Amino acid sequence: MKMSGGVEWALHCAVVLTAAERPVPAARLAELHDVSGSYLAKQLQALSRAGLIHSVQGHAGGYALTRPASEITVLDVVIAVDGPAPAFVCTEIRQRGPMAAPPEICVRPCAISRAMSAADQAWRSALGAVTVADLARDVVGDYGPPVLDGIRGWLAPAEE
Amino acid sequence: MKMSGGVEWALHCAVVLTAAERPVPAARLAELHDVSGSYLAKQLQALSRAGLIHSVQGHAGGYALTRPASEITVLDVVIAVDGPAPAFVCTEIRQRGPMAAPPEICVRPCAISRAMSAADQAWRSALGAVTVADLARDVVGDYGPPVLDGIRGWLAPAEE
DNA sequence: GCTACTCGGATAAGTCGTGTCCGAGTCAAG
DNA sequence: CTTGACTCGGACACGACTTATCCGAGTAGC
Repeated sequence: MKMSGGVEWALHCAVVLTAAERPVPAARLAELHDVSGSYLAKQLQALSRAGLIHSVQGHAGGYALTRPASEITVLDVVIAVDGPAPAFVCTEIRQRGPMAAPPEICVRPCAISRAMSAADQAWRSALGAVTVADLARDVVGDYGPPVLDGIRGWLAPAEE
Repeated sequence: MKMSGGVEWALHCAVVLTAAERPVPAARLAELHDVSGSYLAKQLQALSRAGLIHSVQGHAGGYALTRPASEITVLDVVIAVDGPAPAFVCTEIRQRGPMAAPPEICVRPCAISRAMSAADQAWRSALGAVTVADLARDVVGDYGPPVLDGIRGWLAPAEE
């Protein structure tokens, strides 16, 4: 029961991209967070495939959000990076062994699967209720507006 | 983001143990579900360590629930088998890189960590609201009372 | 006292996440 | 228009964890 560590990186990158109006290269994002650039690229590719960010190639290329941050939920990022499959997968072991239940009765998922699915839905609902814009607003509330401005300034120039 | 597959086995075993008044050996539970006995033993050991079931050694030994099924939640089983750690672990990357936040500001978890923790709490709350007794009752409702009686009868004798 | 049966922890194989690399494509400048 | 350099994208090793298995310690009954 462990989530991919890349989710954290992807979420931080999404919040940072909120403050940048120009495309930001993956290498710059990696330097900002002091993480492996090669691996962060993998997560950004996943976000790109999911349509959350779009890539611009060439000299002044990089990544940028495709839609307003208020329309990107945390759940979207988690699904893009970690995959859409639920944590619990029912193996249907009720249909195995000497006391196997006949298939015609198993039209509904078993009680265990139902309980797990309900919990999974609650989890997804909680993540779907928070947008990247909410995260950015909370960051400003925690550290003050200068933080995002500083990041915006750090991203803009071509400094080392 | 994948849960240990042993959780499913452990939950089924917990429901089965609801119907048995005498200790049931791990090998018999494995045969009933047609799964690897050696590996199922591992999950049962985890449940034993967590205090959910107690083991009886010797000739007529096996496993039995320590308390009423109505006092054992699904969350208890999940934690026992899959571990108590939450799915998301914050690496505190906000304190790294050129724009690192000073430690004195980071008294509270970051916004991302808070959102993840809230979702995790919702998930745990949903799992904690369902007990093993509820699962057993749902099973009876799905397949009828004869099912548990059949399992009880299958567990009792020393048949091959 | 002995036998047989049970759990418990320590021990290998497989699978997935982690981390890295180089090539194809593209935009900007000269 | 040519050149150049910078960008992403997918393919390639490494490592950690889950999965699966085994044998020894302990215990109840005969």
